[in-house]
Order: sequence, then C-alpha cells, then structure tokens
Amino acid sequence: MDEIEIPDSIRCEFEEKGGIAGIVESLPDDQMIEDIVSVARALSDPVRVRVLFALSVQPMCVCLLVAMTGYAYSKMSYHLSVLKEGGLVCARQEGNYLIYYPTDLGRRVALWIG
Amino acid sequence: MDEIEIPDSIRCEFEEKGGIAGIVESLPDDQMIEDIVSVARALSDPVRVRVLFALSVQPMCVCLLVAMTGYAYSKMSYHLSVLKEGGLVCARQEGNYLIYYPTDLGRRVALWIG
DNA sequence: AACCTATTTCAAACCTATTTGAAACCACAA
DNA sequence: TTGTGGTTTCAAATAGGTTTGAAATAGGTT
Repeated sequence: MDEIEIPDSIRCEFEEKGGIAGIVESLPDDQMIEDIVSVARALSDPVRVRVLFALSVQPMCVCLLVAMTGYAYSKMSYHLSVLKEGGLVCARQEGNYLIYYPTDLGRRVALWIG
Repeated sequence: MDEIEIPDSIRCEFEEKGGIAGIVESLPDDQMIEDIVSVARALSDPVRVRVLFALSVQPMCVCLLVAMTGYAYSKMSYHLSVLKEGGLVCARQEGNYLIYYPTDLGRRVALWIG
C-alpha cells in the first residue's frame, strides 16, 4: 500500500466514502459493466444508431434496410449482428424474410436517447 | 427507384408510415446521431465505464484513479480524454492536481444506466 | 430435384482504437 | 532559477473493428 497524497479539497469527502476500497465497493459488478459496454458498443457507430431508430419506427426486413441506406447486404448484416449482440434488436422469420425489430431494451434505449 | 418486394406482414404499416422516405424523415438529424455516437463510444470500454461511475461517487485527481485501477498515467489520461470528448466528464485544476468530475450529462447517464 | 430469393458467413484488406514508455508541460516551492 | 510532483502528449507497436466481394445457407416454388 503506497501512501498517496490526496488534494485538500477532496480529502474529507473521499475518506467519508471509505477511500479507494469504499469507492471500488460501490461500483457495478463486472457482469453489469460488460452489459453496459456491449450496449454502448452497439451504439458507437452511426449506421447502427440509424438502424435502431428506423426499426423503432417500423420493423423491417433486411432488404428494406438495404434499400433505405444503400449499404451492401453483408455490411448491413454485420451491423445487425452487433445490434443483436448488444440485445437491442432481434428478428423473426417470415417466409424468406427476416423481419428485424427492437427488443424492449432497444425500445427503451431509443426512447431515452431521443 | 427500384421496385422492392415488401413482406405482407409489414406492407400495410410500412406504407402508412410513408415508406422509406417517411421513415428516413422521422430519424434524428446527423448532428444528434454524432452526439449519441460520441457518448456511446466513450462508454464502449469497461475502463471508462468504471471511471465514470467512480467519479460519480467521488470527484478525484488522476493519481487516485491511477491508484484505484493500477493503470499507467498515460493510459488513464487517454481514457479520460475520451470521456471528456463524449462530454461525460470535465476537470478543474487545484494546485498541482486536476480533479475530474462528471458533467451533468455524465451524471444523468450514470444514473440512467445504473 | 433444381431453382430462385433473402440473408448470413468467411477471409482478406483496410482503418481506427488502445497500449506503451519516453519526453514535454505546468504549477508551485526552495 | 532550478527542482519536483502531477499530468499530458507523442510516436511506435499492437489489437480490434469495419468493409468488401465471393461463397454458403435456408425457405419457398416449380
């Protein structure tokens, strides 16, 4: 344990909170941090943010998203998979089509952000 | 304008919404999308999520964050700069120290996430 | 079965983010 | 002015994310 100099202006409140140990204690656990990161990662590209908002307006098949954005199928598919990993969208099969739509989390996130 | 086949199950509501043009219309503008992306990017790394939560509990100088995490100064400094770019934290100088603390946005985000 | 259409997967190329350690910077004290 | 402690900046190395086009898959139709 190294001794650390703590600036006067925060020493008092810092110690009331139990110092480093106390603060670390109050942080979210690793699982929760990972969940947050995977949602954030899903939203850290403008393509994906647009797709999430578009799907919140209207569930769509990949071909409509492709028509809307002008992106290649493989590109759209990649971005949809990142959104899916973040738990923001899911899909149902209908005949030949896959209809993507936001999950509850996806809807809440889109609402809160907007 | 290519003709696109639209699956039966969504054709009706899709057209009520004004088709592709109508949906694109209702999307957030580019500036807002960029803002969302820069916040999301700031949160897309577990180091930074922990730092944001820690600073929401207690404003701290870089040396305390370094002591708390075991990271090198340069590494912490980099991550703080990404959080700053996302508008989630800022800093005030006190003598030799820089005390980082969450912005209003940072506080709201940490609250909503948690 | 053979065929079409919608979609995903794969690997290679490409681009961006992160880590590292050394050097620079800045406020303050001697 | 020189020194010291706290922090940032820089460039090089590394790791990770994104794009591309071609090939694979899967449901539906003939």
